[in-house]
Amino acid sequence: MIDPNAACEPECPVAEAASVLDGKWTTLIFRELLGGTKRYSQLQRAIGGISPRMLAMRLGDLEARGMVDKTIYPTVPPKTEYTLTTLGRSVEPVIAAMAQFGVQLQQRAINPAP
Amino acid sequence: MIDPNAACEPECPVAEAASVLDGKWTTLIFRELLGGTKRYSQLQRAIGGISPRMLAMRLGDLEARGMVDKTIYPTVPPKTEYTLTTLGRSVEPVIAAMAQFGVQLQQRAINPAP
DNA sequence: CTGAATCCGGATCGATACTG
DNA sequence: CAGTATCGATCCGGATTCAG
Repeated sequence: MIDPNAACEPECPVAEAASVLDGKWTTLIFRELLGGTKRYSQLQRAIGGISPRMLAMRLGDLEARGMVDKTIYPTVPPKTEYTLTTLGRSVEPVIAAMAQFGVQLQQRAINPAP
Repeated sequence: MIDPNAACEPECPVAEAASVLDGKWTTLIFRELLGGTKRYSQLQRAIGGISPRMLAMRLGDLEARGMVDKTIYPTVPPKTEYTLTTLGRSVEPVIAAMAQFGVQLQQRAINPAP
């Protein structure tokens, strides 16, 4: 995890952002949630290979940071929905930029440097 | 607005990008290098609290991934310069988006949710 | 279905000391 | 100046199990 107070005056927004995006699965969770409200099991299926533990942990983090709203329906069987808050949706440019950058990486991988 | 799902076939570029940006100090190193060529000690000073070990490790990674060019001047005292490659400079939109997002985080921290 | 609890291995990180 | 070597701490994350 990045210390947001690392030598950047007054406090580096890049480090701040990185601390929110940090964690192995966080960006992928954002990627899914940017597509709209999702249920727990939907997220688990959409993100290949994440364990229930990590999914719950990341979602808990994001909720605590005010990035995600959690709605519980006390039905049987239980149902929980996760939605990005306004603040959470403001990561969209970041994910979009990452997607574009990722595409460049893949193109370069196919057609190596001159 | 992006369509995250459409962007994720066959291999997710977002995950690809995340793997490059991964690591505690990576984004901060990019942040510095986007400002132009830097020497080892300049980076160490600009990024508060990074140990020589971690700095060397991350720079090695980035060089191996083709994001950074390393130039050694066999002078006395020794001098080494690190510069982003063309591919490396293509992360700029990502860092820029992160900076903007970080600013929103800070504003929200000062002026809490409605 | 939606998680919380437990255990555990390996990756990651920091501090320090040392070299060319 | 620009790193490498070594050690130890921690923390992340995976597998599994179980509960509401």
